[in-house]
Amino acid sequence: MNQALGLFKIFSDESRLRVLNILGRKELAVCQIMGVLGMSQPLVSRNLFLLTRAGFIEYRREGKLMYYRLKPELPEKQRLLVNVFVKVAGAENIFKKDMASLKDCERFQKKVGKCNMETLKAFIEYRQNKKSGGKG
Amino acid sequence: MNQALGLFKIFSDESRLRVLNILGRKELAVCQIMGVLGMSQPLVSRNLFLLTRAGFIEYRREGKLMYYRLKPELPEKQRLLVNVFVKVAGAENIFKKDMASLKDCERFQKKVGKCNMETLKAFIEYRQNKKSGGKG
DNA sequence: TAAATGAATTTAAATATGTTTATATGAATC
DNA sequence: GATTCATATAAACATATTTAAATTCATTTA
Repeated sequence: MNQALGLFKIFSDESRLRVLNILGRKELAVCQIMGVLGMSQPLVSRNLFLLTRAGFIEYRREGKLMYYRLKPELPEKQRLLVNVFVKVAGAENIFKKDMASLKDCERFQKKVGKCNMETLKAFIEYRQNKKSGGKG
Repeated sequence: MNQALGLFKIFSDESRLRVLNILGRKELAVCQIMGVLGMSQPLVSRNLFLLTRAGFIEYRREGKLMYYRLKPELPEKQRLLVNVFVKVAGAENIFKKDMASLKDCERFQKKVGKCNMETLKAFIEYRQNKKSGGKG
């Protein structure tokens, strides 16, 4: 498979686009991504792997957590594609919603003072309650 | 499915990219596309349909032939994506080869003076002989 | 070093997509 | 108007991709 096709394929899946979208805003640990996007851990891990292999993101370990972020110095082709992604998809609802969830999640974590699986699970529950019962 | 994802999916298939690539150079009839790319008729038609539906190309009928071309006035998002495609994939071998085939096909048709299925079939044979027997 | 935690990987199932084969449509020609 | 030619569409098939579940791996901490 040629490189260009491989790069385009990266963008042809919604889960991956959502991961890329929130990583565009800030560095995040796997468990945070799970929490914000409501995705299973293997799904998040797989998409992170594909995004890494394709040259869009990088990671570092901090204790038990793996933090991922957009590469600050993206290769030319990747940079062009990310720019187009922002322009073409940036305004769409699902991505805006995820951004809002990300902010929610940050606030929640700040309040709790932790970033671990337990906290994230609590956040997911908290969010579900908000949805079904709360007023926003 | 959101629009952006739909547009990216258009670019996630090699057959479609190849069709788009040669249409970027000039207007072509279905049978010409078949000849140049060596694809089956239903496959070409299907990809033309998808590219049309996604807003990248348009068509007109001329007698029995259907001519397709890049929309001269592409919608903004489509335009951005086509630009990126050119920058990201333009230099890759398969697309350059197809461009060369397109020129071959044009020369062949000019010599024969016709653009119909028979001519195109002859071109395909001619090209196969060139491949197996000729010296380039 | 054993237990616990977070993440990666493997596997298998479900789903989606691409491709071919067969058939239908629509225009031109006889 | 029957036939032929170019293209479109439908159905069937093959392949690839996504996804969740289970497992494994690596690191930390007790």
